[in-house]
Amino acid sequence: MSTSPATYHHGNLHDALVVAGLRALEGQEGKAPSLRELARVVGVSPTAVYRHFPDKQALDAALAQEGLKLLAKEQQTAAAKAGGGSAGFAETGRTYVRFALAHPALFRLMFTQGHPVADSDRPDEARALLTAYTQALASNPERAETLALQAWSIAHGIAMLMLDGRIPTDDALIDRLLNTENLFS
Amino acid sequence: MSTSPATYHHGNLHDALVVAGLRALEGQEGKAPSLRELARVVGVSPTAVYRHFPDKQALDAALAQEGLKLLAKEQQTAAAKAGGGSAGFAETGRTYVRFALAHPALFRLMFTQGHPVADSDRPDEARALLTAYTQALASNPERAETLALQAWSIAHGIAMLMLDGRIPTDDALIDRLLNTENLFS
DNA sequence: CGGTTAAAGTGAACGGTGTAAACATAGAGG
DNA sequence: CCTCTATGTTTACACCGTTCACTTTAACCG
Repeated sequence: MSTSPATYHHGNLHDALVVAGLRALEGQEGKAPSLRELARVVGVSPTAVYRHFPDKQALDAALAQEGLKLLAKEQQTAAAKAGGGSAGFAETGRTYVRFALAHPALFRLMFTQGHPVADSDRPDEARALLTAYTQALASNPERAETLALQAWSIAHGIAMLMLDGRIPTDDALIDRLLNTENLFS
Repeated sequence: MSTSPATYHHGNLHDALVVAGLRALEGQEGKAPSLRELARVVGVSPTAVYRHFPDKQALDAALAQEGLKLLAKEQQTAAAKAGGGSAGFAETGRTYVRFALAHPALFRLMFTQGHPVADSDRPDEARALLTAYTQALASNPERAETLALQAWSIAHGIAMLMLDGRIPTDDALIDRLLNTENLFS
């Protein structure tokens, strides 16, 4: 986010709303912020929002996109710190789940909201990172795609089940579940 | 569900609401039915609902529980038809994902709503089936638990990503992703 | 059989939501 | 300086979940 406070009150409401939205999503668990609440926080009337977003859903989409950027960044630094390669790839998955647990409401929003992603426009950075790693690690392109989707599914499943309280949010458990070498004993 | 229409209008509103709720969840995509809408369908005032459920959330919980029962039943018959064993276990996973795609709103509700499951009261039938299969297939109990959670995570991840439009809802893709033998080429 | 009582349903109301329509205001450009 | 357009505001509507006070109904029991 540019976070340019420049002229603020009269100025860039758009960014102010996104910032307020991200802040609110970090707040009390689970509850997604309402359009009116965000307008209140920013100090503006509810309908003013519609000058910058056609929908509540559009605002949510902006927040989700911001979340994806944030996730990709965390994954990249974590993978780099692990030295790349298969160790880096593994770190990517751990970071994915940890991100979900650290920002539950934002993570939910990133996937709950309408499915405009994976469309003609370029894929988000997180997904690009995923395909890059799998293509480097797999023997052939088709295996790479399968591996990518499988890895994504496992991480996403763990994240969701933990967020929904179906699985204890144990940090060691994350590692144990992500370690898929010889899945069958 | 007992579905006893017995005295109906004056009679068991409780079950009538659950039935209406399940029907509504099968209706137009994604949208969860509102309490008022369900009351309208059943032909009763909105506040009458509160004689049978303390909360909207309690109604949702009842619907979710019904959904879990339904899923468990489908999994059991599918596994039995496959002859049990590891083939039956695999069928369990496929059925899980297919169920999610066939009843998206219900499936979402089953997990979105508060996390009262996995508590002191006996686990739901679907989960019992999962642990039964994994304990029979794994070499030792700890491996069994890990296997159970991993299998669950993969299936759940696939289901969620497909529901959210992140992954094409291809039937062949489900099988490809669930086939985790030699995950790493 | 009849009367009491508790369960079950009603209506109005409150605060919340997203959104539309008509109106106001400021600030930039000619 | 005046105008026009971008950006706000006010009011209003239809929905939502929930509360409260009230009425009806049916069941139980003397």
